[in-house]
Amino acid sequence: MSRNFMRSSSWNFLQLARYGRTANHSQFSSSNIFFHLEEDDLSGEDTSSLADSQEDFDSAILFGMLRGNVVGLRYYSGVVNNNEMVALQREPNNQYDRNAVKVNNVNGEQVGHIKKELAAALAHILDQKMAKIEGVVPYGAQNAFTMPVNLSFWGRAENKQAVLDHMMKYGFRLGPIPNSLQLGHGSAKSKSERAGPSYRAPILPAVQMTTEQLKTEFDKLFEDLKEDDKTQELEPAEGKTLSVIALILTNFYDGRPFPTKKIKKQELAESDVLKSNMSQKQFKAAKKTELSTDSRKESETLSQEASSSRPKRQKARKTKYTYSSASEEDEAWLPRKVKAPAECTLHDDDLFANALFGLPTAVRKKKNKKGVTVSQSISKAGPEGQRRTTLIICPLSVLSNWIDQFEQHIKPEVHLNIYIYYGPERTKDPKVLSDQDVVVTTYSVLSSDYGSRSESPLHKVKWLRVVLDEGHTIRNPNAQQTQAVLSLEAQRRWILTGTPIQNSLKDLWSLICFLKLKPFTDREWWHRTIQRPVTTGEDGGLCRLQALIKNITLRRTKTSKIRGRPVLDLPERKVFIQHVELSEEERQIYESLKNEGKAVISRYVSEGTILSHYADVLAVLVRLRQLCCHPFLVSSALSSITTTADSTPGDVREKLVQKIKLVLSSGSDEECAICLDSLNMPVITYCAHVFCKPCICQVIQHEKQEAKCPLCRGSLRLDQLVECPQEDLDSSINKKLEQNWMCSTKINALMHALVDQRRKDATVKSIVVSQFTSFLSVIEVALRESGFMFTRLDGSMTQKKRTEAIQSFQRPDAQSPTIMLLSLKAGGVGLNLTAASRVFLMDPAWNPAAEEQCFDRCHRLGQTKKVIVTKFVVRNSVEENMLKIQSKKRELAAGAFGKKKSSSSQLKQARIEDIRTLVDL
DNA sequence: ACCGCCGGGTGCC
DNA sequence: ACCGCCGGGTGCC
Repeated sequence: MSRNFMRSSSWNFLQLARYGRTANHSQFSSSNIFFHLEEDDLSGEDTSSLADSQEDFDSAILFGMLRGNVVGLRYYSGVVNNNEMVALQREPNNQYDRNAVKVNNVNGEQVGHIKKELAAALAHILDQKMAKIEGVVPYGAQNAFTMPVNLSFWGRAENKQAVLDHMMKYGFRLGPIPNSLQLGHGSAKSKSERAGPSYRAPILPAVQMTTEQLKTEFDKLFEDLKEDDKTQELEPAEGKTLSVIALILTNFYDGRPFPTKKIKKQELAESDVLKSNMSQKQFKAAKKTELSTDSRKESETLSQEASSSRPKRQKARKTKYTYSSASEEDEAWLPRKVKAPAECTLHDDDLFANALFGLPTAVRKKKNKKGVTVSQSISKAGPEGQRRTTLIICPLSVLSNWIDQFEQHIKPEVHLNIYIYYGPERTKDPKVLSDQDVVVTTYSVLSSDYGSRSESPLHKVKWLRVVLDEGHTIRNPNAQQTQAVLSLEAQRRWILTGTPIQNSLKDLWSLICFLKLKPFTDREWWHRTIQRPVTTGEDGGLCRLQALIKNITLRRTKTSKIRGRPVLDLPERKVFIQHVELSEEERQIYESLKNEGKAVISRYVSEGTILSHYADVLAVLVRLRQLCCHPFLVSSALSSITTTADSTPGDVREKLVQKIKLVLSSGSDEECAICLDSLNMPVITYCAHVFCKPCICQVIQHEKQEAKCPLCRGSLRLDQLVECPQEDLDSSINKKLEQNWMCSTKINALMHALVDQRRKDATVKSIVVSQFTSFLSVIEVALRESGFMFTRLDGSMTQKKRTEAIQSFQRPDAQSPTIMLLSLKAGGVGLNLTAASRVFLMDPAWNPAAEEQCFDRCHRLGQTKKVIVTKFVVRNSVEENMLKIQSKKRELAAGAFGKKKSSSSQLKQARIEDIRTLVDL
């Protein structure tokens, strides 16, 4: 194999990485061909003015090498890894030393300076372009103050002597790099007279690839995945449908590397923890900025390392990999491989998937057509003593669905032993579990078992499969629940979820970590190949992501088919938007409130303080939205929007209480800006921002006296946090209702539809959804007046009451209520309300996905009727504007997970734009 | 920086 | 003592 020491044409692609690579045409076995390549940092911008022509590189020879030092590391944030290249840049205008030579990392961020004595010698050479100098940090990349750097001098042969002489004058002798500095045991000397850094020779003959070649390699990796996709028997979801029933992320290969090409970590990333190179001040400033940006998310790690002693600076790690071709063995594990011989046509997992998620017909069909019974495949998963049991973990709310699913649909088809691992009576004997075909449990049971792992049978069984239902519940990598899940021993891992990505790609990464999908479980690899390209909108990034997703998911949408047959034959679902006009009286109140709010908001906008008055803005919006529903909803306690500066502490506190109530009752599904998850024990700060209590307390503890609000940098104090009092938010409503009930445009529209429906077909059941539970209370009155039987489900109800409500609604008998009042938030995943075939969405939600999810409570497996959804929207109101924002969000979601994840400032701007849209500014 | 270097304090054992 | 030695302050260019 000839060596090709092509050098990268770009000066800035300095990072050295070592790759072994597949050469499937080769007569060599897959593992013994390695390519040495210079890796292009995928996000690196070529900002260097030193970019050279190819010609320069071709004629360049190595003059010699020199060990120098990079100093002043503590003053700069640029990080570098061992064996990574650095760039030298003259800094003639440095006020301390006109000979200064800056050292930059692969991203062009300054790492430090060349120590001044050496810089004095180098300055002339660089200025006169007598030689090109490349640096590689051989070790000590983590050092806090100085680090070594191996410099190699390159240039035209005729300049060699002048350079050597010049360096000699300053007391530096160029030479070959000492043996001790070499990595590996390559033939450095033989190569040293040709172009290309020679001191990084890998174990085997190396070919250096250009950055272009590398990129091609990356793309190939993913293209191959795409090809696998063609063998998929499930048609990939066409278009961007929101009607995903189950997105199944699967791991078919036992935690082995992704099989197309085996990718093996060659060097483990060292710990991410490092010493501070920043002053405390800098660090605090940086941390504050981080809080609301993506970088914060990135700093979280699954392993929780360093979470207690938070590193002062996150070091971007570059990790080296080798990968070799998929071996024959791996071929067998290719996902969705269905080209196997007839007698074992179907992958065990296919059968399992169909047994679990397909319709019984699909199972039966397979059985008939292929002559393979599901029971054989599932329960006789292997020889005696081998793993055979599948563990299903789900939220409590869907536990009963699983039981139903097995009892009604699967058991009649196949014989399966099923054990529900739940409740105080659950077995302690792992043998009992491992004798089952399927064990079903909940996240909470698992999590509580995890507390005493050594006792837990769940943690003793070696599972064949672990299936996570509603798998996005593990998206917080630090939650005990997640840890508990990750601690399970499993050969294959499945994740069922309708929403694999809720906040960011990070969510997906959590899932991929569970699947042990190498190499993407490595944070750095994931980040480099997927997250960064996608978030920066880099070409090809999305394609890779999509290729990856396609290849690890089985998508079953309402249109998915297995061999031409629909997986799920759901009845039609239609969504109508019914516009309504406010009555003159309502309109009057609305307009005056709107003008008042507009005035306040436009003042904030012009002052540029809108985001620090977010709660006020929200208050305006919520009140307008409430007015669209019913004037009673607008709490009289909130009559004044503006916060006056000279109010007494008690006043301020009262206002904050009002604000937090607003945020919580607004249904805006506010997220905590710290954990980026939905609010848990919400508290409001004095600057009126709402966070999870644990989150903000942590911030305060960490920052001590200097704690600042992550959103507006207002000062924070523990004793100034206001919690939401647990009093009944509806009490004022109830009073009003008792005193003098009145209708509203929307209630009128709803009641008209309901009465009309009852007249046509009294057996049809409806769900009435609102984000405002108080609105549900008002509707109750109207329902009673017209003699409707109804039940109610909202977040304030205990689990017991919820189950009661659901069960009574699902009952088919005549006494069963025909209407379910549902608060949007309570209508989360798993809730099964298939008794209803009509949905009335009383007010638009911020998040269209939340609406969709709600509709799917009745439009799901078990629904026999056509489902009609009616969304009420008040014309010329904040609601119409919300629809605009919704469609914007939908577009974003359709563009696959919102590329260009945008900076925090962009996000802020977007939020401001949203607000302006909403109030017609 | 668990260094080197600087410069002030100090001075038998 | 125009030294040595000690120990604190300090730290890129």
